[in-house]
Amino acid sequence: MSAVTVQAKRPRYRQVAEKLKSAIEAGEYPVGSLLPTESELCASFNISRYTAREALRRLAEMGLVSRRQGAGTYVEAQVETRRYTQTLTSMTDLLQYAHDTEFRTNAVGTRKLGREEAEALELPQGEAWVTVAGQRFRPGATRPFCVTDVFIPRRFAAIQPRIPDHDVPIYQLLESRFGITIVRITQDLQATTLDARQADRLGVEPGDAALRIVRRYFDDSGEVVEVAVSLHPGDLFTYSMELQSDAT
Amino acid sequence: MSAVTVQAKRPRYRQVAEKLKSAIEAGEYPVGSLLPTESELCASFNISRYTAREALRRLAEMGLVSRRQGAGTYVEAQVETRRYTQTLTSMTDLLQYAHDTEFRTNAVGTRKLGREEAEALELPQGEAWVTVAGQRFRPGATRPFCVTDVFIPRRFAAIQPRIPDHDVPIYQLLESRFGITIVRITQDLQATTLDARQADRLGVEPGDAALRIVRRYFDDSGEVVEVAVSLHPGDLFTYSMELQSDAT
DNA sequence: ACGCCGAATTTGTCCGGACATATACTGGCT
DNA sequence: AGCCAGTATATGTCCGGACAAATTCGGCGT
Repeated sequence: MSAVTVQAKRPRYRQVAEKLKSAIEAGEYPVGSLLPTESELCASFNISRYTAREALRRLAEMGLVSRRQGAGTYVEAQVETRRYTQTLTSMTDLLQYAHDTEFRTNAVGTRKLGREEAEALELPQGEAWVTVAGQRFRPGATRPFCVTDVFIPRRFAAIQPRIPDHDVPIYQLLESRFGITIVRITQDLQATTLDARQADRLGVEPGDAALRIVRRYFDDSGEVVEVAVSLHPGDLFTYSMELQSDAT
Repeated sequence: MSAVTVQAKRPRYRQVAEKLKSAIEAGEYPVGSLLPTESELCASFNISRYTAREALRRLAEMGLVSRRQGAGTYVEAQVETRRYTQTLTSMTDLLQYAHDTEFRTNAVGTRKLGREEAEALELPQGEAWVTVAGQRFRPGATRPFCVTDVFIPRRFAAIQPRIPDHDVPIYQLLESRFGITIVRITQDLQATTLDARQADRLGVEPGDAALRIVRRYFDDSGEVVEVAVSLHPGDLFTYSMELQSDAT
C-alpha cells in the first residue's frame, strides 16, 4: 500500500476538490484570480477531464469559485462561509398562521398618506394608495389575534373588488391578476404599546404590548407592490422561525 | 427544418429534464414512485447516459426527485414549490446587532430551573443549568438595548471562566471549545409587558412593551446546547429580516 | 486611435465504454 | 417462517474522445 492511496475511500474528484479548497484557503489562489484550467488540472493530478470537472463543480456549489465559458474558473471566496438559512415552503410559514383562520375586511379605500404615516412606513408621501384594513380570527375565537393594514400602489386598484372575501393572501391576488412575481420580502418586527384605537380593534386594553410586523413585498424590478402592517397582541401570538445550517 | 428541432437552442439534457418535469407534474409518475432508470431514459430519448444523468441531476437539484444508488430515482414532489429563503451569512444577521456593541456580564452561575421558568422555556425542570445574565449596549449609550439570560447544559460548565469578557457569541465559544457544530437554530419572537425587575435592568418603566426573543441552538445530534432569552425595549430595537425567492 | 475580424483558449455539451458500490430480490437452507 | 448468501439491477465513479459556444486577445485595416 503506497502512501498516496491512504485516503482512498473518498472518490477521486472529492480529493481533488479538497486539495483545491485547501489551496484557496491558503491564499495560493487569491480571490479574483483564475484557478488552473481543466486541462492543467488533468495533467497535474493525472485525472480525466470528468474528474476535474466534477471537482470544480463541487467548489462552485460551495460558492468558492465561479465558472465562465471561454474565460475560466474564478476564485470567488477564500473560505466557505457557513450559512444558516430559513426556508419558507409555504406562505403559511411567513405569515405564521394557518390557512383556516378567518379574515374580516373592515374597510377598503384609496387615499393619500399623511406625513407621519408615510414616514413611519418609509413610503413616499403624497401618493395615493389603495388601503385595506382588516382583522384575523382563529376558528371560534371572539378576539382577533391580528389586525392588519395593507397598502397597495394605485396602479393595482383593479383588485379592490376581489379583496373583501379573499381567501388567499393579497400578494397572491396581485401575482395572479397582474402577472407579477414577488422575488423579495422584508419583514420588520418590533414591540409597541397599543393606543386606544388599536386596542379597540384588537379587543384589548390600551397600553398593552403588541408585536408590530411590517412586511414589504417587492417584484422583480425592485418596486414595492404591497406593504402590510400587522399588530398582534402579545399574549396571543408568537413569531417562530427555524434556521438550518447549509450542509456541505 | 423538422418539427423536432424547433426548441433546439437549449441543451439536450435540459429538454429531457423539462419533459420529465412535465410528466411528473401531469401525475404520470406519482410522488413516491420510481422514475425510469438511466438506461431506459437513454433508450427512449435516444441519448447517452451522460445526458440522462445531467437531466436527472437537474431534477434532483430542483427537489423533484431523489436518487439512491442501487435503488433508483424516486419522485419526491409533484411541483417545484417556489421557496423564499432567508440567508444569514454572518451571525450578526441573526443577532441583529453589530459587532461593536458592548456586552456586560451581570452574573454567571449554576442552578436548577424552577417549575415556571422551565415551562416558559420548554426545558426539562430539575436539571442544573449554567446561567448567564447580561446587558448589551450600543456604543456610547447609557441605556442597554438588550438584556439577555443564557442557559447552557451543565456538561459545558467548563466554559464559565471564559464568559465574563467574551467578545464572540457564546454559541461560538461552545463550538470551538467542545467541537460542537450548531446545525439548527430556532427563534421565537413575542411582545411582552415588562415587570418591575425587567424594566429596571433595561432602564425603562414597568409596563413598557418589549420584544422577547427566545433562541435555541441545536447540535448535529439534535440536543439543545444553548437557550438564550433576550428582551429588547420596543423603542430601541427592530428585528429585520429579508427573504429572497429561489431563482430557478 | 479605434473598431473589426479571426485565432487561440477555455468551459459546455455529448458520446461510448468500463468498473465500483449500494440496494433489492430470489432461492435455498435451517 | 425466517435467515443468509448469491445474483441481478440501479446509480456512482472514472476514462478517452469529439465538437460547440463563449471569451480573450492580438493584429489588421481604416
